[in-house]
Amino acid sequence: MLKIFNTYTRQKEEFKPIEPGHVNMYVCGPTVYNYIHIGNGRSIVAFDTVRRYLEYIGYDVKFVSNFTDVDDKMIKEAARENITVPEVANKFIKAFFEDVGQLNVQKATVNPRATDNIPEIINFIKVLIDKGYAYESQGDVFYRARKFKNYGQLSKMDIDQLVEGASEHVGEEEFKKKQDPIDFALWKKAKPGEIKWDSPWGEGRPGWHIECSVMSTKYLGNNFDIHGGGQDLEFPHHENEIAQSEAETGEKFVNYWMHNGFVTVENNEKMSKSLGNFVTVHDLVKTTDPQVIRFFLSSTHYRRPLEYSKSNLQKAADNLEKIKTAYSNLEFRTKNADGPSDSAIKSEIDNIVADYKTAMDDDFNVQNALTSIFELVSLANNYNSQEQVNSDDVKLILDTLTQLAGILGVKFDQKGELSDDIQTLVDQRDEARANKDFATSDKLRDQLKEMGVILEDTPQGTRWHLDD
RNA sequence: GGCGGUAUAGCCAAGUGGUAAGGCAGAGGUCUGCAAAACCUUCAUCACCGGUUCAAAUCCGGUUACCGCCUCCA
Repeated sequence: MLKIFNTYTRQKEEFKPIEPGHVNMYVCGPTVYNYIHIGNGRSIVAFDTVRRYLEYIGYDVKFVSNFTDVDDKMIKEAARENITVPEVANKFIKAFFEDVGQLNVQKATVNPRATDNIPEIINFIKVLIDKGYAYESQGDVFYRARKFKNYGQLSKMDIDQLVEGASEHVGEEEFKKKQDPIDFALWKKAKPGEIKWDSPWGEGRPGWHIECSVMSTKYLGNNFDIHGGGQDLEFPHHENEIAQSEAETGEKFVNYWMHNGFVTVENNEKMSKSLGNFVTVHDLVKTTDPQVIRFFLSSTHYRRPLEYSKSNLQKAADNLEKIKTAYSNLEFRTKNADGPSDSAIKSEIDNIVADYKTAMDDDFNVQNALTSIFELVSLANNYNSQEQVNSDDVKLILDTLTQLAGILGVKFDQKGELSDDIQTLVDQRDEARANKDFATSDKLRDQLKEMGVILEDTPQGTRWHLDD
């Protein structure tokens, strides 16, 4: 039984989908004015793992994640580069797909863009105005937060405390336009020269929060199962989404709210664009195996903070290496696996898989799931040390490992064939070794190592793998 | 100031009442022509103080430290 920690109730709750066998989920995507950094990557990876696990246990998942492709930062970036806002968006959306592809993230069912949904957004705002939840003020439209009785429920914020806070930060001009400091913008009047769309309130563009309400309900219905995002979106973004959506539809918006923790740098400081202490995925993949980055981002429970550091990245690399080595070492036996089948293997694997599921069912406890994976690694290594192995057993172990680790985004690459030239060197070394000409064989091994091919001698023959 | 989170070995980290999972690193050993890989053994009393209990890392009260949100940010 899957349990999910619901931010709204601050409790782990049994997961019950609205429609049996189906899950509709929405995850807030990036504002595409820059490359994503590994903090963004973490959120994307965390929810990719959630999705993969849901699919693994049999759900058909509809996964929607948006691109915010118009806002102040987009406009600023366009001006800085002297290109248009859509050009900025296209550039970084392209980069986004490249980056998350490297991280082995599955494509969303739909990736809607705010600017492709302007008519829907305008209609949505109209309804809010009609219902008295929003008002126009000098070309802007604001949401009347205090009118929504549950405002603050998700983040457990007290509305009157917010007033104090808000009054200190909201700019003088905006403050004057608002009826209440906690009100937030649904539509922003265009300043001269800015990107704009026609609307009943004049030329302008949508506010940030409204797009997610519009696009999530458009693709997933008024009430859907899971909504995810970083903890920094809890307030005000998700709070505002609830207020907008529930006021518009009159229905409960989201059943389970999930929020991932931050990636931190030294001193547990949050990695963020505004602090400037970030590392982009785009840059990191130049020096670090993308699979290591994925594994690093996957291997801590999604709600916990994750410290980005060289040594933690290296640890992820070591752990991943151990899993992959076990896989490829056992795969090496496939060629000669005509021993008798061992019935104990199946039941041991069943136990490991059951433990793995228990772990993941507990709010996606990947640490315990990893423990199960390492048990499977141990099983693989121990089995591998037997003189004879059975092809069905080997296949079962490899397939199970592929499946369980795959949920965390681990891929086991197919090993190709060595080129003829290199294979000849390997054969020559084998011959030298057979003749106990160790001087020659070691020389050849060193030579191959320089070429990036590592040899290992086993009772079943010479095993090779490529140096990273 | 308000709200929320975290504190377990050198590091990452599981564990919500019965006497500390797992991984990395370290130490010792087995195997190996050597090496690699693997395997075996070994390595903590859980931030601090007080309380409840036969029994607490786990419950209650207090203290300290760090972090986040309240303003754009996954």
